[in-house]
Amino acid sequence: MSDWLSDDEQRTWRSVLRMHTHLTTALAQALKTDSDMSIPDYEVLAILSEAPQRTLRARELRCALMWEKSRLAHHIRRMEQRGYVHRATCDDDARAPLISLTETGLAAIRAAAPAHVARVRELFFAALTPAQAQAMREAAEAVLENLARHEPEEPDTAADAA
Amino acid sequence: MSDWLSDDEQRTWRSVLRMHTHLTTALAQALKTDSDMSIPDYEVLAILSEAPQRTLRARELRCALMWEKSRLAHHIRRMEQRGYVHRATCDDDARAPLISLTETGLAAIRAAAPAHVARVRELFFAALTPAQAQAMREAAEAVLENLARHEPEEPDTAADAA
DNA sequence: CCTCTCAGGTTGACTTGTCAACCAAGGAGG
DNA sequence: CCTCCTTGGTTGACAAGTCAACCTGAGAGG
Repeated sequence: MSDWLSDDEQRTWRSVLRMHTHLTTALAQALKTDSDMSIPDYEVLAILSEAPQRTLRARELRCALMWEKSRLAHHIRRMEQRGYVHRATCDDDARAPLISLTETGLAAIRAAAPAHVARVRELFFAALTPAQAQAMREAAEAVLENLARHEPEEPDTAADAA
Repeated sequence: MSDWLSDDEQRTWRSVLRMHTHLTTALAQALKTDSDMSIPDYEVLAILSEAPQRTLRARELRCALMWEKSRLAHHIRRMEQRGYVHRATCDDDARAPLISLTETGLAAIRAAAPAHVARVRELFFAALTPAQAQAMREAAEAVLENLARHEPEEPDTAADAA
């Protein structure tokens, strides 16, 4: 456990970060020019479009996206202004607004999806053999499990190692 | 080539995205609380600290970071205000400013590095077997090569597939 | 009932990144 | 030399995300 990463680790770590940066940059630009929306826009629309009645409570949407509550509030406000979603108060619980997809929003996601999916395939999956994709998934899931073990707990044990 | 990702692809894709989001969030928070700096701050300091004379031309720094020029200009201005870096005009070419690390900046990166590196190990590498880390690297590099083939070229061939 | 607490959302101020317009110095061609 | 073009940086306006403070309705305990 030295103070720095080994050359091997360094190279791995930097490749992983760069892969993500380049991929999302390319996808974001394509989505912007093709469909005039951002990746977060797309994610919101995709999730809502799969929900029953194409409607979710703010809290459910937040959990699905794993966003902060303020981020969702800001984003939904902007998307409402653009006509993609609609906000309504819920009968059961007056605190929890119901977010639903408008016809405009549904049309937008349907128009955007094919090209976006094609690009994910082209830029990401096409670069990998099935075995590599499999390995990538297993590794990513392992990291996520590891993070889940660390995040909810006290970060003291982590600080010790540093 | 359907209009949507298969379940397998979907799961892989989402895991990869989530891995990155969670990792960087955790690292950013730790870096913020431990050393009061952001990940971009850290990257700038790390690169400058390894340069000869701990100094680089703006252009070289930009290429190393792969940032936009305006992003670098803004970021350097902020870091200069905080005393981490210093800007000087170069004798050879009056356009290209030289960015150098100050003593404060050097002290900051030296103080921050051990804990940051330990966290990368703990949150990322500790979750993976050596074989998985290796697979991750190869896959990431394959995706980067694939992106390099697509980015510089005309995106028309890509649009056809969509 | 009445109050107290708290979960769930909203808002505003601030930070960071992007885009487009601009500026300034170097170098090529007449 | 003088003009023009190109490269490299800066600036300002804007979009997006985070944090902290705040508001509001639901439910528990007296």
